[in-house]
Amino acid sequence: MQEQTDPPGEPNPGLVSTAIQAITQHIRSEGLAPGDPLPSEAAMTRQLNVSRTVVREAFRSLSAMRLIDMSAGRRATVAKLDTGAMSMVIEHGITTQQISVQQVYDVRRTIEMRTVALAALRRTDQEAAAIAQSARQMRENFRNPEAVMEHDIAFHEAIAAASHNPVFSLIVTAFSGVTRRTWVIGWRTRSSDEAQLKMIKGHEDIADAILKGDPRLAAEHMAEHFDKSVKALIDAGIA
Amino acid sequence: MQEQTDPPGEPNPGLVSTAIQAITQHIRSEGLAPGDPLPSEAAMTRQLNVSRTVVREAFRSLSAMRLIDMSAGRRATVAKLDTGAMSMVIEHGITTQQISVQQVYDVRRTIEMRTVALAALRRTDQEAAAIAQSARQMRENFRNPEAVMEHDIAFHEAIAAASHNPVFSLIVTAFSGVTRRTWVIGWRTRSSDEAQLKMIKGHEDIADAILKGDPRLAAEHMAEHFDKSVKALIDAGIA
DNA sequence: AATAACAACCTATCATACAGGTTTTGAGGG
DNA sequence: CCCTCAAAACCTGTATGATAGGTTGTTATT
Repeated sequence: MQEQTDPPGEPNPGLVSTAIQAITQHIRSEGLAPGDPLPSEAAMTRQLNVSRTVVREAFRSLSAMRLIDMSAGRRATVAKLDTGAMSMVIEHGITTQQISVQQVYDVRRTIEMRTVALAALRRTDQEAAAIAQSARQMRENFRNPEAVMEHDIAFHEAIAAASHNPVFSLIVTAFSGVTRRTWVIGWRTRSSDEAQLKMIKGHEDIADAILKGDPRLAAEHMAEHFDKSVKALIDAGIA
Repeated sequence: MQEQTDPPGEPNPGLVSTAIQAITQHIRSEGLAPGDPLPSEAAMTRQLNVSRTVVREAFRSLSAMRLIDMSAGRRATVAKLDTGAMSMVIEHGITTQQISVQQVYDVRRTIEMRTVALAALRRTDQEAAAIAQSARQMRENFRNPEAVMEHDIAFHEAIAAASHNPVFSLIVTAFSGVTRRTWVIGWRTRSSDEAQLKMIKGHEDIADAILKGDPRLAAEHMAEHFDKSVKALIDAGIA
């Protein structure tokens, strides 16, 4: 097998890349939606005239990016929008010191100034309640930093969701991993109960502004929140 | 081989996922920088006590996300920050209709309002020149839409680069693919030469503001540019 | 008609083989 | 002693075949 060469346009992008393109192309041309099944590996093998090894590596790559879902016995399916790949890129940038935590916070500030304003304008009552509840749970679990952090993250993701723009959600969620790695540092610099409660109060102010539907006020509180967070990180010596 | 089971904590996330984690973990723990070599597939095979197939699929997955570089004969190396994976996620969202072009433009507007302001503050003279040159080339190739588009994209990426925050660059570049698919539509709605030249003038205004180091003016021109672009897309019926 | 065993299909993983690249090494010549 | 260059060692890319185990639809039994 494998005598019939592809049209000799490009020299060698590798068979796997070709297969990946073929699969994404298939999704596009068939107009597949999340949940729809893809061809089996065997079918793809025949169609592309390559070994199953190549097809498998292609599927696996798409699965790693969370563009498709795979599981044993079942055919692969088109995946719902997921932040998996983006998170890994950001994490990679951080661990290889190509980007700094502060740079990530700069971007977060830019984006969340917007999501919070949009949330104030577009939130449903249910979304406003979810946001407020995350803030409340931060206060309730006040003695458990781990829990405060998770509710903090959920708070920001809930705001992004209330912006009703999934691209914002995608980006904000992609940054959550970085937050998980640095959050405690910021928390520790707020050494007194008072300072910590003030930070939680900041979240409640944001939630209130969203509930009131006041985008300007919400953005103001968010800006303040980020300025303090960044300051905390800098004080702690995070580059 | 393969009798010695992993500590039976998790049931079965799949050997490949485990391998992927092992590799990223290796990068982290060894403090590898871009260009540094990773262990060979054979070495990884021994270390993880799995077949080469599994290790290969893990490497290939990371390569698809552009976290590592692979090429025949050479060992894989840690990759420089690249937008590959992010682009694919966005594209996937668009083709599966989970996000709309307009939503992407909303995010772009938010981000580029910021990058342009930062560029005005932080740009080097060389960066200002590169931005101005892209604008100039848009005008010079005015009769060739394809060329105008590429210079337009380069213009925005140059501004992101001049913000001196690679995360912004990453995101802006990730959106370029979407731009390539919709740009022409916007261009066509500017039916007269006059309207098209006005759009190019908008870019020159932005470049000037950056050169002058005026972040407020730069952001204003950028906002105007995006408002017109979005309007053009909506006029053309892009949801 | 409900259900349980089964067949067909599919993915997960392993082992092996061979065809090219790339790097290392070492022998021979200057 | 150093340079050169070709063989050797190592590495990735792809193909093939085999087995285990999960999923699903079908059929035979009750």
